[in-house]
Amino acid sequence: MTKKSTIALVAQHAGVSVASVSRVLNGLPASPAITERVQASAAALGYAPDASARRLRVGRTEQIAFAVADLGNPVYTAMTRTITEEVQEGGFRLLLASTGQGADGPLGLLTDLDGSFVDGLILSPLQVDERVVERLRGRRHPIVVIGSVPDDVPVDSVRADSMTGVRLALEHLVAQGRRRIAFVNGPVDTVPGAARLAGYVRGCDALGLVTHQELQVVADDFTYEAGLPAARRVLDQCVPDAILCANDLLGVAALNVLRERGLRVPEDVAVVGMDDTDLAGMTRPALTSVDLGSIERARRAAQLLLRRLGGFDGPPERVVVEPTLRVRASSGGAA
Amino acid sequence: MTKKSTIALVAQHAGVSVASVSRVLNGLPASPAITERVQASAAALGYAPDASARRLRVGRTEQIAFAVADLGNPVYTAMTRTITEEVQEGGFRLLLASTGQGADGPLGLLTDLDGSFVDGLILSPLQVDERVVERLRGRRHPIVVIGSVPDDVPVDSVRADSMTGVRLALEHLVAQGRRRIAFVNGPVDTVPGAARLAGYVRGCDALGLVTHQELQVVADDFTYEAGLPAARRVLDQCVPDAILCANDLLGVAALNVLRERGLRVPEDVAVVGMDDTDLAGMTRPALTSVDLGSIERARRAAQLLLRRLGGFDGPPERVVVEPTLRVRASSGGAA
DNA sequence: TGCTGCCTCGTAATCGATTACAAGAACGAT
DNA sequence: ATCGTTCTTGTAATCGATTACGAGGCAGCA
Repeated sequence: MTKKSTIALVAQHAGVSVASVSRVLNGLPASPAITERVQASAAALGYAPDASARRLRVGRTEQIAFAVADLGNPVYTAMTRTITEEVQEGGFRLLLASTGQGADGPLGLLTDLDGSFVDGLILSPLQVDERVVERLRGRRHPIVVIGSVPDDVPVDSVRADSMTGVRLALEHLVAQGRRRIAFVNGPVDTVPGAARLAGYVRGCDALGLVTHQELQVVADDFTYEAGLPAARRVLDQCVPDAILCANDLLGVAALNVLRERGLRVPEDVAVVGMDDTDLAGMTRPALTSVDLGSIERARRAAQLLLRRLGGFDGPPERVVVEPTLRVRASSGGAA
Repeated sequence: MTKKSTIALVAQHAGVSVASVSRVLNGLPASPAITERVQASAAALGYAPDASARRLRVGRTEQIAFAVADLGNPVYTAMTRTITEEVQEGGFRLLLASTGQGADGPLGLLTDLDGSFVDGLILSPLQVDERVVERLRGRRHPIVVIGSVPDDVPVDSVRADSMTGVRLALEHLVAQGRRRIAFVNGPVDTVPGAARLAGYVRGCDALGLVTHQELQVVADDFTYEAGLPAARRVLDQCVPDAILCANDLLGVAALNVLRERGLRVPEDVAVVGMDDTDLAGMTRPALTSVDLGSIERARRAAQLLLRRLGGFDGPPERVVVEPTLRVRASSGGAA
């Protein structure tokens, strides 16, 4: 391993002062003679400025963190990809922080954040409790939350309109003649779980649909594995003509359980997922899914953060991204 | 936003010297009286040590980077998840660097790396050219490569045994009575593409199978979208009784194209994927897949890096992870 | 020639934490 | 009481880069 070279070594090698080296390397005015000597020496020594020293002086790490609960969910993968591109364009590196389930993950992260290892944070928490909110208030760096935050917490946020999203799905299913629409949700003590449940209940009310308890089931997680027993449970309890699932992983699980029970999709039971991930296009029948604008949310979140880091100091933004329905074969509505 | 508090402020608040504050906070010996005062002051001021300053002094960032070509591929997602867990356990944060396709991605990253924004790097390159190798030689930090590197490059590496993996798949298919086995590969100018092609050719030779050009097709990418036209092309060219795919995304594409052509899986054509990602269990029929030990490779890579960071200074390790075949319905071999 | 003004370049302060070193306190042994 | 040992605590150097400030050189102008 080659050993590290510092600005002092370059200065010595070039026979100039450290200040001149720094100036040349940062494009500040310097005479052609010095410029050339410094550049030659820097190249010869393979010099690369020390990120920590630089940051200590100028106050910027040029790093942004993205905190996500479960990378296994393709919707977060897609978001991560978008955010990576967006922040790299802005000249920042992306740090991926895995918070895991529960509210303790973000909490530890927010504490660490005070150590200034990043300039800003994009937080997509599954759960938010009082302690998290408190830390968001006392933050020292710009934070953008993907999801809902109480109105009085002064951070930018970008959220999906799950309520409308669920409504779109229900209306579509009703238009296909479905009336007994079951709902496979994820944990309701999470932000998305709660929002989607509320959307289902209100949407059914508005459309005059029944919402018996037997039509509703809660999976232990927003995962495929948790979706299988959940889908089986709902079919044991009732005979729906459609199943709405709180995300695509649960949707795929429902598709497979229906097949295992000998029920045809969409003839006997229609299925609709949410998030419109890549997965939706891969299943057969392809899964109709509500696009909650995850890519768009990721992009907007990144942009909001970059704007704050650029010095913008206005009041907190509250962005709501509108959902759209992506109809595929699993709901029988496709051409 | 609360403003930053430094060790000096804490010292002033507690009425002690900065050295004492540092000592208390780092658990070095100090009298109970001082310990208590410092802890109280630190808590009162919400003090958190500055990561850059600390790193500048002690020489550690406590960050590790994982460089990956395409996060959209579930195999990398799974690896990322494993590595995240592993390095967090070791007290490091994970930085995700997206290199994109081609050899230029890793190149820029390896240059940046000299800036010491991380203590070490796990690199999973799709392509490796001479320039990359050269940089690996002149590196200033421990690097672990997931994939193959020339023998004389002094870095730890963990690679899959694609050759054997492909062989396992071929043997399994032959045991199922298949003889005309087509191969849908990804780009052959990538490390995995080349390895899998070599495995296919040698495996077919050894098993006495035909390897006409019409049986082989190369997708533009290791993606689902690229897999669809590739699978169509191979079916236009020949009538195989099995299709081996270089990864699960291509495998799922093949499954869907076969269905679109009215061919039954596995009765008419068997399909086998590689990587054994979560996806394989979600399709119907479920996709038989060669587990190239991605999780294991990720874990080993993280452990090797952590060991180097712990001061280990032995000769470069070369770990090869053995593949296993995960038989599911798509190859007709399941119970 | 002498003065002003600009331009270039070097010296040294600075960011915040860690830590080597030394000074002082406390205590025990003689 | 005196000396030495140990323990605690503070002062100051240090990591590497950026940058304020000042010194010196050079050109332009009277």
